[in-house]
Amino acid sequence: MSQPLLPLLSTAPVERRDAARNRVALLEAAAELMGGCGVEVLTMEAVAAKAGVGKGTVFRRFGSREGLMASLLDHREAEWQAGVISGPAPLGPGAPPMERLLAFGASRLRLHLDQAALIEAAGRTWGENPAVLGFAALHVRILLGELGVTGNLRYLATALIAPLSVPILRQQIGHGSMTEAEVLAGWEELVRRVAPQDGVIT
Amino acid sequence: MSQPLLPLLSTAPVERRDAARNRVALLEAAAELMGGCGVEVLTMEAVAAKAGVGKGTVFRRFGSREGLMASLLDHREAEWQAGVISGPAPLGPGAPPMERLLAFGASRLRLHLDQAALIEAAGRTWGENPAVLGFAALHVRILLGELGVTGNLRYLATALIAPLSVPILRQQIGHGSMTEAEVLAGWEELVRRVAPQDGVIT
DNA sequence: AATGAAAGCGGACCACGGTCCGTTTCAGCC
DNA sequence: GGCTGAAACGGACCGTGGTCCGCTTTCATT
Repeated sequence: MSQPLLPLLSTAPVERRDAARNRVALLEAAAELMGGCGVEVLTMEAVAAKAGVGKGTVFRRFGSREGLMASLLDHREAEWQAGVISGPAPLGPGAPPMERLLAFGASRLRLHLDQAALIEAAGRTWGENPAVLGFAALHVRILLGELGVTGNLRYLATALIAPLSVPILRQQIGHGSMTEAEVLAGWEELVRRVAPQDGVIT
Repeated sequence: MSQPLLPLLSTAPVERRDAARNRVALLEAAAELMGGCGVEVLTMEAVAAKAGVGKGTVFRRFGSREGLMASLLDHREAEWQAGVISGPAPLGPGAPPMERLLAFGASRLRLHLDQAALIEAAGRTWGENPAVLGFAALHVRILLGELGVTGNLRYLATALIAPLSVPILRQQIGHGSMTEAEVLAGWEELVRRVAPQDGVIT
């Protein structure tokens, strides 16, 4: 009974106890190590030592340093996705599409700024994960559809998400000397042009 | 008297001969090493050896591996910027703003795809260089102005450039299975929504 | 030409990401 | 419980990015 009733599609060949124990130990060690400091303290050896395992184990679990960073991001991302799928409006369902879209942008902006260092450290492992960018793109695409926007929604969705990426945000807030509020206002302006509510442009 | 008559603003304290010789030798060595192969062959030690200098010299010149990559990109970027400033239309001056803007997108897209590996290897050193993103943003901003677009042009400009960034392009072309032409068409659609031309051009 | 000082050079050295393989631990089965 | 194969472990090992400091080169001045 410890297994799900429908393991037919289960691609995971059951994780061994020690492996599971070590995974959570490693994640906890990493989180604790990073408390207060930057990501640069997250040395693979340091994490391994803190968790009381060998260095090879860390690589076995997470594949690479980037993989470890991505795993650290997974928790928050999962929470965020849950908020989108079934959380309170306006981020979650129940609000009009445009409100949800704007809430999406604000929420995603916040998330990216909060986790900027980790996201950069995770590199492609995070950025190219379809479960991350793909989810956001799909969500925006659906909202655009609900708004009655016509055209290449797939492209427009990624185009709306692109300016929320960490490098762009740092460029705007760091070098461009914009405030977070100004960036958000700019994004909302962009959204209103892409998805005009008063009559639709072909 | 060997100094310029008005060195007041000169921030470059004159480069020594050997330094200049080594710089070009290193850049040539790097370019030659990369011929045909990927960026991963560009080891700092390999480049140094090929150029016949010590490893320390490479770091002195370029600061880091990312810095070396950025320097390798500089040539192409300078050519491209020259093309925008004074090259033939429609990328250069002379064409209507919308044509120039679309030419900008197509050209930038090409450039980014061509140099994708190098750009990624250069990391922040390239991506956060104001002379790169800043130039493109300023150009787009000016074109938007000429098109009569109102609003926060500074933000809209960066928002139009964001979806042309390498990570987004690879997401679309790699995972999203779009073609380069489809991406370009999508971008043009985005542009037309941000800069609607009331009853003009197709 | 001699000289002095500053800029440049080079390669030994260090830290960290990543690999490898002999050893240990787990879990399913008798 | 004892066996067995497979999965996981651990830490020695390697390559590469990056630093450091004593030595060399350049160049302006005399």
